[in-house]
Amino acid sequence: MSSMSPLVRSFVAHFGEMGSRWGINRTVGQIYALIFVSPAPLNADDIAEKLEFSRSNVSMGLKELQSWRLVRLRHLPGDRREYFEAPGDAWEVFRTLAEERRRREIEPTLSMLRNALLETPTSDDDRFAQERMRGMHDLIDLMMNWFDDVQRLDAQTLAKLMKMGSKVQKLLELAGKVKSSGGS
Amino acid sequence: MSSMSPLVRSFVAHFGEMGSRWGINRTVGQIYALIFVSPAPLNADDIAEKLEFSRSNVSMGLKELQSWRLVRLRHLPGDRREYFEAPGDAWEVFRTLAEERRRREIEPTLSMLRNALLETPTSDDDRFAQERMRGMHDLIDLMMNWFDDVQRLDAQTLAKLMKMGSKVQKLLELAGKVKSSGGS
DNA sequence: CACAAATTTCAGTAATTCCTGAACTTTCAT
DNA sequence: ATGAAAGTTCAGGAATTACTGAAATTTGTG
Repeated sequence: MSSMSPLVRSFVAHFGEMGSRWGINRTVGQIYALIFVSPAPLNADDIAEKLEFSRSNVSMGLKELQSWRLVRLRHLPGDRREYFEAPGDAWEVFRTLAEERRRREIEPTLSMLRNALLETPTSDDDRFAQERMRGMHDLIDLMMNWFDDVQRLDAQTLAKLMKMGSKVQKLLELAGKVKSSGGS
Repeated sequence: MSSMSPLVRSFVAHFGEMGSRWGINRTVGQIYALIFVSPAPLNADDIAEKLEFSRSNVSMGLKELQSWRLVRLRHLPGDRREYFEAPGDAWEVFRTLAEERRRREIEPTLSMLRNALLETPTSDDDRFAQERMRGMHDLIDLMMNWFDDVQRLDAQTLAKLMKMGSKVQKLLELAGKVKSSGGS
């Protein structure tokens, strides 16, 4: 801990806090933050020392981060310890996180909703409940399909699209016009 | 609990589980789920009875849900108890959730990052760390601006856009051509 | 205003989650 | 093959978070 600069320390601390608001726990958040801002891969002892966690806690945290694919295992030549680094491209990190959350949270929810929608409701209350669930299911489904599509776009197009923001509306109107007047 | 149909019971249970993966706790998740699928507003006693939670736990849960704006207080004529209902439009729920998460998680993170970026780095390691933070800051910032813009679109345009999915790419190319060949 | 119903607060306990050290397993250099 | 270094597992204690019942407060009505 003493070997971290104030800059890194505050970043790490913030991710600790945030981690616990989110499913991930405080120490895992801190471990990730530390790896993320480190210029060179770190091994478990480096991390345990810098963050003053027990070696076993670090081991568990790294397992968790690997399961989220937020951290990557590397071997340095002439050193048999395991080193860890985090992908630095924020877009990639975001995508990974989105994929994992989808797998762990969205898919089970969709599947529960689909099952519920297959049931034949036996009361007005159940009929109502099913309609609410349908609304939720359809929105999630739409958003996931959209997300699949968007993920296929290259970063450049995506960035362009995002920078356009609400101007897409104009573009859509324009497209409508072009189409109806015979453009391909 | 016995007064919930199997359909509702499984929905409520699922939200309990999910709630705990996410920052929200199990009981709060269940309370929300129950209100969400109920055709009529519920009062705290209804909820306590159906979910078999203590009255005080329900009171706290409702406070939390109100702070997230996921649940709305209503008064029924001739009854002085407080009744709660949940907006049924899934889009609206999504937007509310996004706004609250932004306020609670994203903004503090952005502000921490901005502070960090104002510091003058005193070592190569800090310089590196700052670059990583800049990447993260810029992505979050871009996404938030985009989100602001998109929120301004009407639901119809938004739905159109999402259904188009990756076809926007084509549209963008097209727009590029139109522009460069003198279109408005 | 008084009182009863409704709601909230809160201190204490229950439950859960986190973290550690010690024991165990694996890996690899000799 | 052996042993030492690296990594993992896990039982139990520490810390945190959740939940309850009782007491206090607020609200609305006669």
